[in-house]
Amino acid sequence: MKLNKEIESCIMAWAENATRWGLNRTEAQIHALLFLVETPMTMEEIAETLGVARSNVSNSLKVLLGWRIIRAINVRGNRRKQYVALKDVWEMFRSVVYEQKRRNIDPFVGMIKDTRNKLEQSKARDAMSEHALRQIAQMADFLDASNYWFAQLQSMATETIRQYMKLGNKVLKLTKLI
Amino acid sequence: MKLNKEIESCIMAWAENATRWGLNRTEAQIHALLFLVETPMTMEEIAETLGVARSNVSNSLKVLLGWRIIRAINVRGNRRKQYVALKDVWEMFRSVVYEQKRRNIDPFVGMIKDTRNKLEQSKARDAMSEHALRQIAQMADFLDASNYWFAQLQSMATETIRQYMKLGNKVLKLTKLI
DNA sequence: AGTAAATTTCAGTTTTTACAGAAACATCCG
DNA sequence: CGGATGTTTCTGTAAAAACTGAAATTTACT
Repeated sequence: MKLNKEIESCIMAWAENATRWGLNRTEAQIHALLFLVETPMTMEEIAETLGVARSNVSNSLKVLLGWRIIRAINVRGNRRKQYVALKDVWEMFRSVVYEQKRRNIDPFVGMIKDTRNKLEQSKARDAMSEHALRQIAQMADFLDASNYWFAQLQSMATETIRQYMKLGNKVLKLTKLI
Repeated sequence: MKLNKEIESCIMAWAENATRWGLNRTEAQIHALLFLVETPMTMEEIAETLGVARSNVSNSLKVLLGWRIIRAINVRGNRRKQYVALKDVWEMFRSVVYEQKRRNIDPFVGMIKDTRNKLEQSKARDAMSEHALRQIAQMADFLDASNYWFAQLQSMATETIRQYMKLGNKVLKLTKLI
């Protein structure tokens, strides 16, 4: 697919930024491309447009599917799958948060809980263990709060999230009204 | 510093998880150590406790200072600096969010704004550019909302943030009351 | 089932990142 | 001003990640 210059340079700039979000260069480029372009694209079109190997595109698409920010479309009477990005940034946001929680928070919570148990059951009742336990407990509480928040976010409609984000400090006054 | 077995294994497990948060192994280990331990530690103590090179500790401390999740203490009459971690997870959370915004969101916003301008001023009024522009504009709006949210978060007291996170879906009912 | 197209997996190469140890630099004491 | 202690920077090496091109596998149509 022939891209005009502005879009091409946007994709490159986007990709450079997105590497900081845990995607590698190719993954980020593909996502930017699919997000900006209107029509679904096949793997081959993507590879050709970006000038990277098919195998690279294949693996990258799998990663992006894993993040739930692109979708595959099966066209009847055509073996080639087509790919589209989620076009709504708020939906995208929800997907990314969901996956971040699943991959990064959940295992961390597990580890923290285990450690807490081990420390609580340990015979060693020295100052160091006591302090570590307090710290771990604090972290566990924080993670509980975060998990509750994540769950809420998943169930909230886009418009609600938007209002929620605008709310900020006003929450103080509001909670008094409940 | 001699650590007991539970704490040592916790540090290692913690570090393994924290690499997913953008710290490398050593940085994550140092942070876990300082977070769990009560007393401030010198660079040398840290290096020795974790069994890594001083140079490595030096660089890692700089990174952690950059994230504002540890602090250096100058002890009078002693050349050696000591290091402590932020002990309150909510404060830590604020720091990390602040730095994430500064490093990742802000440059991204700049790039998106530039691209938006370029696309709007471009002569090419084809379907592709139109669609890309809509997508970019959408992203720009989203980033505006996020930035507002970040700013709010920085100004909120810990207890307020906690309430805010618990609020979730109830925001719908509440905003009607404003 | 046969087969051509589409996709994935694999092996090897390049690039990037993490780290150790040494050298250079800075600081504070007498 | 030495000189000892403490810290950072630099250089080389090891480890990890990204990527290509080819081979193997899957898919869906005849």
